[in-house]
Order: sequence, then C-alpha cells, then structure tokens
Amino acid sequence: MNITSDILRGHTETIILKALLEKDSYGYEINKRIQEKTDNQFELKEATLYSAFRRLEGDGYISSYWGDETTGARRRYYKITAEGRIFYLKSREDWDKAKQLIETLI
Amino acid sequence: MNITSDILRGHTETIILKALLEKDSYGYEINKRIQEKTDNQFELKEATLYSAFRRLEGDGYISSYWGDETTGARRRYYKITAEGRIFYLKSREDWDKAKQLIETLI
DNA sequence: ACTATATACATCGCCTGTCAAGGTATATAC
DNA sequence: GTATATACCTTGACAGGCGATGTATATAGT
Repeated sequence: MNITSDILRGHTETIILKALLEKDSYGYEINKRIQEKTDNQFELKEATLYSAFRRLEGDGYISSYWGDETTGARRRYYKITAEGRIFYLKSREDWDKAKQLIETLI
Repeated sequence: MNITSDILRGHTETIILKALLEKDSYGYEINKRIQEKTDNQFELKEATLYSAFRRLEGDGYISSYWGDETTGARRRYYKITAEGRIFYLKSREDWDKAKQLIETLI
C-alpha cells in the first residue's frame, strides 16, 4: 500500500474530469499538468490513465476526437460531457463527505 | 464507485489501528464504534473488517487473544503492536500528504 | 415452544481499479 | 545512428472490498 495506489484509488476519474473542465485535452498533456501541479509528487500511470479514459467514455462522461496535428505524434483529445460535469460535481461532494468521515476515524 | 469502496479503500487498516490505539477491542465493537462516530454514515463490511484483521496480524501490526466471556458469543480481541503504532503514524502522514495532493487536483 | 433479533466470528469467490511490462509511431538533438 | 521526448495502446496479474453464506450464543416477545 503506497500513496500512489490505494489512497488515491477512486480519484483518478475525478482528477481527469477536473482537468477536462478547464479545457479539452489529451492523455499525455493531462498527465504532465498533474505532475506540474503536484511538483512531481504524483503522476497517473499510463495504463491507469488510459483505462480510466475508456471507462469515462463508456459511461458517457467524456467524448473523444482526434487532433489535427500535421506533425508529431497524433493526439486523441477528450471533452467532458454534460453528464460528466454532473458526475464531477457529485464526485466532489462525495470527496468532501468522505474526507470528513476519514478525518473522524483516523 | 461509492463512499464505502474505492474512496475508503486503503483507509480500512488505518481506521482499525486508530480504534485499537484507544484500547484493545474486537471486530463487532470496533465496527459499532465506527458507526456511532459517523452517525451511521459509514460501516466496515464484515468481510472487509475480518480480512483486514488477517492482514494486519500477518504484518505484525496487531496481535490477538480470545476474551474470557463466560456468557454470550466469544470475542477475539486485538491489540496494536509497537510496529502497528509506527505504521499508524506513517499512514496518518501519508493521508495528510495524499489529502493535499487530492485537493490540488480535484 | 417458536421466532425474531442482537451479538460475534469466519470464509469463499467475484468484481474492479491499478500498474508493470510490453508494443507502436513521429520528431528532434547530439 | 541513437538517444530522448512526445503520444497512444493492450494484456495479464494483483490486491482490497464485499455480497453471500455459514456457525454459535443469548434475549425478548408471542
């Protein structure tokens, strides 16, 4: 059990949705921004990131489209949907509640 | 994904150790106290609780002994070990750090 | 006597998110 | 020509949570 697995587990989707609230983005960029924001204390592992994208898209919380780069590697951009915004807000509330519970118990 | 699974995942052991810091106790009582402390907003599922006991004892963070009840169901009491106290403090620190990271990202 | 409920412990097997390992392709810098 | 950065993706194993199920003792109500 380490800081990047069990304790963070369950927040991956919320973290991604939060990033997409700011602007459409793609996997690599989202992860880079997460690392910058946390002074390299945290990163999403690629397999975790991409499996979360699949889940979120399957649930209708994000949609995707290919970027129109004419150079460099192709990018798959993601956009948060209306349902995704609702789910994000719900997840934020869950977090606030869970945080209080945990603080009470540990 | 709800408050009793992914977000709480990884806190089960810390919650149990915290309860045992106060006094030796047994599964049923620990769970009851958790429910009371959280106004019935949270409980550990029995399977989760007992599998955590196995893990914690296997890791040397708790030890167990049978109570001397002469009536009613038998109770297996648990006691936190010196290693358990250290692990608890480490887990608390991990939580404080993880909490900051999550707040930054969601 | 029977039934329900509370107390108390325990195991089995499934589910799901994480992630190590591996793979593909393009572009730049030395 | 080879290392590094950018960018995406899949497979399979692992581990914790938990529904379902089982056991046993004691009490309260009918």
